Amino acid sequence: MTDVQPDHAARVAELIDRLGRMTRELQYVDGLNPAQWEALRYLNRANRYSRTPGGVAEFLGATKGTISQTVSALESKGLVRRTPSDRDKRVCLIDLTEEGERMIARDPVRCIETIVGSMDDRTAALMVDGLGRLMACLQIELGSKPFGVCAACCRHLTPEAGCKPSEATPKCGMTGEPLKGDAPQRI
Amino acid sequence: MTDVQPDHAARVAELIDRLGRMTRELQYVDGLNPAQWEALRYLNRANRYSRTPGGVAEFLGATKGTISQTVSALESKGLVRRTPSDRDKRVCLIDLTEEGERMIARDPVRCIETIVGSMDDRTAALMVDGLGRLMACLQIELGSKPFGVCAACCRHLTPEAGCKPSEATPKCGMTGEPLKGDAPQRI
DNA sequence: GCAAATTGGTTTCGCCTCGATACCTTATGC
DNA sequence: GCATAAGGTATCGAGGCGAAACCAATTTGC
Repeated sequence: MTDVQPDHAARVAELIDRLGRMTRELQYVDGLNPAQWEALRYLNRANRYSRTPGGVAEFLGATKGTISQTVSALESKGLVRRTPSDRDKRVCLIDLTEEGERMIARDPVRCIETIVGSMDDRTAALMVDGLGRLMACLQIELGSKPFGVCAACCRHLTPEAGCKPSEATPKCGMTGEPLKGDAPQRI
Repeated sequence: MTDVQPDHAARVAELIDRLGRMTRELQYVDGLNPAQWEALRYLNRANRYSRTPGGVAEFLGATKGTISQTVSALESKGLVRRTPSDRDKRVCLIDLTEEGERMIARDPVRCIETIVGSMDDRTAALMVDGLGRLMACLQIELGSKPFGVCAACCRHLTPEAGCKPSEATPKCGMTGEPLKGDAPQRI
């Protein structure tokens, strides 16, 4: 145990765990499941060149086959529309329909936003900071499972958090923000 | 939109969402799935009177049938042992085996603990606070789906966060800490 | 005391999600 | 032009999970 703050650390871990479960639970609503909500959210925010099945698959860390099903489900619900690209006839662009826009406006995780919005500014800011660092480290941790560890990522984070350098990996920014502009933890 | 801090709120919501997914991903390890890890964690920490299938089901918000399967899976892996209670022959006590103890020592969400442990104290404390309030509100939100809203819970939280009072519900502390002593949001 | 109702657990069934694989179509390299 | 790669889709199978039926034991009401 190298915990500096065992109480806080343990409680944060537990809270993250349970928040994840509750957030997941929260998304079984309006006939969609969490994966479908996540895809819809991504499609709503990604730019035109990333709104493809492959883009969704990369962002969500799922296989193309799985995403194809998810997109089909969204399409059959009328929330999304596939249009073949004219630049590359293999790819298809995915757009939200008007109904999809209406649906995303009722995104259940938006209630997290409102709750956080009711907190004071400093707490929210520190939470963004803490959670962001946590996620960056977790990203490294997850990325290190299948292949090596990205040493470059570790530098501007907390190198002591079980992050042992090894050869470079091409996937370190895999789950990073897609074209958001503000992705400081991108390499 | 009643957001006071739209930027922070939106980022926290996104971070929670993605952290949940990553935490989930993190738990597909050592031949267990997230539900099994969660049950194992609960069984490791619950007191003797809560270490029953029903206790797990209540805590995890799953049905008894599902939990029975999960416990069977854990038992078949040798991580857990069912012993019939002598006080009430209907219930069975669930204990971790030595192998289960070894397994829980390698809990993948422990890496969250170490990451948080490497942060400074104040950030960690504020995260505990913010996440705790977030979860309490979410609990209410989730609880309000199937049955009414517990007005009592709302009082010492943020009542403006979409929490409309109604008749009392007996499940408000349903997902609360099981016999931990420090459960301020318990009613 | 004893039936009726309740409670704790298990089993069975079916739906759904998801990854793996095979396959088709289109781009690209040489 | 043909081989190879890349984007998507269809199909299959495993596994998780809830619903419902079921069993055993306990409690309640009379």
